[in-house]
Amino acid sequence: MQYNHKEIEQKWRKHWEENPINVETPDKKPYYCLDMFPYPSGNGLHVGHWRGYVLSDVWSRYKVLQGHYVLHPMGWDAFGLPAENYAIQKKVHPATATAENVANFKRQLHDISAIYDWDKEVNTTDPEFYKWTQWIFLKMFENGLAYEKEMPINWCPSCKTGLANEEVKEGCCERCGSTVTKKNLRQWMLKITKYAERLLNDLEGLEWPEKVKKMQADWIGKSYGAEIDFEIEGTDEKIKVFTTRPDTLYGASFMVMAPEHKSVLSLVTDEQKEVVEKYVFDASTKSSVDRMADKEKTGVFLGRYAINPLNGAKIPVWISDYVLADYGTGAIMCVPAHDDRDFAFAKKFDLPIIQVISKDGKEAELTEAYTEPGVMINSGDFNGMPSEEAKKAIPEFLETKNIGKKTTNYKLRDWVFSRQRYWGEPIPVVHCDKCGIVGVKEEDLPVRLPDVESYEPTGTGESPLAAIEEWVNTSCPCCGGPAKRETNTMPQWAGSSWYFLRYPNPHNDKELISKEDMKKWLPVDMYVGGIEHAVLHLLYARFYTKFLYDIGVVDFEEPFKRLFNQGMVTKAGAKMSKSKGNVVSPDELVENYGCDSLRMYELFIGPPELDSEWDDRGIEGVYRFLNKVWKLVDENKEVPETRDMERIRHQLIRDITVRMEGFNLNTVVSGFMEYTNKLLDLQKKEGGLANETLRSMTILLAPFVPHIAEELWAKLGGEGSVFANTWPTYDEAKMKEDEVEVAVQITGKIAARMMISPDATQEEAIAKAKELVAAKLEGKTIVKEIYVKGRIVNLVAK
RNA sequence: GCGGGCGUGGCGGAAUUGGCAGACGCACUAGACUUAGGAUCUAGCGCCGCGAGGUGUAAGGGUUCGACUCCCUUCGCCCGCACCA
Repeated sequence: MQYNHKEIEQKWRKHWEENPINVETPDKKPYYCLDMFPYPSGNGLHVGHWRGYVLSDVWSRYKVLQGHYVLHPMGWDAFGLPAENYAIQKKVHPATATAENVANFKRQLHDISAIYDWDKEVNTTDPEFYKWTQWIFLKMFENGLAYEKEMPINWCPSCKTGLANEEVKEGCCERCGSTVTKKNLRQWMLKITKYAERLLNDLEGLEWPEKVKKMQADWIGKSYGAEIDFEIEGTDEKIKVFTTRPDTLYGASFMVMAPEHKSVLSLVTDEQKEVVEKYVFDASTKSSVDRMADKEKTGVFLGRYAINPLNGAKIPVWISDYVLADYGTGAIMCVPAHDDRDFAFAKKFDLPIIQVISKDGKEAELTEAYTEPGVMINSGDFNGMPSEEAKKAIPEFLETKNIGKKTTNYKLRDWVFSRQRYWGEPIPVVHCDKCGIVGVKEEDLPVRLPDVESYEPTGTGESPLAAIEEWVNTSCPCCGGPAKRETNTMPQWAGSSWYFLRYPNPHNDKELISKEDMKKWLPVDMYVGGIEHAVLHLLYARFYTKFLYDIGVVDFEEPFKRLFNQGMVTKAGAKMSKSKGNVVSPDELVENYGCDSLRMYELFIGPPELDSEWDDRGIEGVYRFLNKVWKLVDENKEVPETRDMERIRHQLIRDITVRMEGFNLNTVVSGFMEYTNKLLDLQKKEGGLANETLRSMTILLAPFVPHIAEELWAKLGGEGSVFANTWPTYDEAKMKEDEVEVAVQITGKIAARMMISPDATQEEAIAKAKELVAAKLEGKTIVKEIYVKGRIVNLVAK
């Protein structure tokens, strides 16, 4: 009889609805397996989305079989630009469009047959959810972590909103790809930099892909160095510079300040005033892309000289846009002999190059900057010292003179947190003329997003909310006088920075999460999602968690113990997208081959962490395999378990378990295929298979292909659900072969093969091998004999 | 430019971590069953060669009894960062 996937899948889906397989009992340990929740776009799911969801569901079901009570929830990251843009275009409320998309996504997710607990669904646009998103903001505000600032920020002219640094990729908007410009705006910022050190240090203990940890570490970008004060000749001012190379201080032959440095206009001399002001103005209008694109260094002399605090040397002060205003002190000492950029600048403007570090202690003509460590030269008392030592010695000396100190710097910047768009959480503060910025009272949360006539972004840096007077005008929570609401909204990352804390008790209206649920479920045991959030969502979520730890809401500092990044599914070498027209829909595949086949094929397609090319024809092979398994059980005549069956059973359990633990899910599937072929042969040979053998395999298959596994389990006379079992265990002793094939090599070349006992001694194996290849050894002397147990004999002969 | 990863048949990919390269699957070829086959079954399938055999994991070198695996050089592809002093 053929395997009827439609009938079986329908039957068991219905059965599970009435008899859930993941139920709580006092003896079960909780396990939290989480998917990165999707943005419910109007395009629906494709086979690429399936991959991650199948992966996490297989893992969840595996944990159920290992005796866990599993939390495997799903929800919606539903604020964001696409819904808003759609709303503008179609003149429907974003909430309406979002609700439709959610319904559609939910229907499509249903086809995966994952063990989602829909009672725990969350939606970031639900006021009962974003009440807590706002609550966290208020707490940050109270703790001085949320602050307002007017500054030039990244501005996407197409999305018409400000962006965080993390949202700018290669000078372009992460979402739409437009070139990002700068705009001076009043912004809400989150002081993520306060957590830089902890965010960096705590990476160490995480079971995350090294790549992601490294990306975060690089993003945080800690560097060690020194701050050094330079007096400016003829003024009372001192300019502080930051350097990671204090060992090169004697080689500083000029100084460069960022055009935006606050002292530029006060220091500039009258003669240079005009040209400097022009340069500063030009720099302010340059986009970050233009700034990067300019390979050639530019700059102008300020007319002033700084004094090298170590040797009193007079060095010219310049300004140039290759120095960044918001890193370090916004000014640098330049050592062209030992820095590529300074070298290029010195060459361009014909500034002196003084070598102070040398490989061999001798001075030489430099054609490029020497950036390696070496021996100090031209450096007064420090001459002859290894430069790595001087890196410590010079700052220590400066500290004793009170003209400098050791310090560290981070590339991480504070998080630009406000967006000038409609479809996001309102920032819960009001502006009062008397009291200043005042947080909304906790009991008045949530601050609901009002209905507006027009969702169009204004483009002026004001949110569309600013136009709704009756919403904007309110009273001050502090003095009761007239006040205006903040009209900026939060970025899309706000909700996703903490949503995983809400799943255990989404309807709790007393607190963000109860202590009991928090202790029971969190932190997340396994988090599955794409790598695109390596420095966005994953960094923000870690920051939020640390903050919530500091204010006592949670008792752990890291939200996700283990992270798995699934690879993309590509078609024609490209990521699936509607615009490229290479989207493969799961609907037809489910119809023709069934959910089980598609689930298994999603895993079989390649190593889960790598990108894989989709080939529609491949699913056929998995479908054939399931038919084989079906026949194996359906047509079986039960016989007592033989030694061969027992051995295969234990080998199968071992191989599947080991590969499972290693997350090598593609080889789990090929393993099933391999053993099924072996069992079919054995079945033919023995006239049938033992129930025990088939039952074990059925349990192992269950996380992957749950429907057919249930049906087979029933066929095999199993009681209840296949998921009521525990994951089978294996016994090394029982999988031992009586004989193994060993290759016999003569000096590394295969000469023969022999069957021997796996317990044979080296002497026995070599003796037998020699006998076997005696003819080929004639006239040669054996100089070395190697036996690798159960694998190979190598006779090295001359 | 800096940092990280990768390179194995026509294709997706295996290889117990230094021990028989190409498991498993797709595609393909031949055959069987069939009115029929886009079903199923059997066999074959890296390359050269009728064959014995030779050769082969991007290219070249090295270590080793033995290298897809370790080391060095080169080439190619992918990802991240973007003047962070």
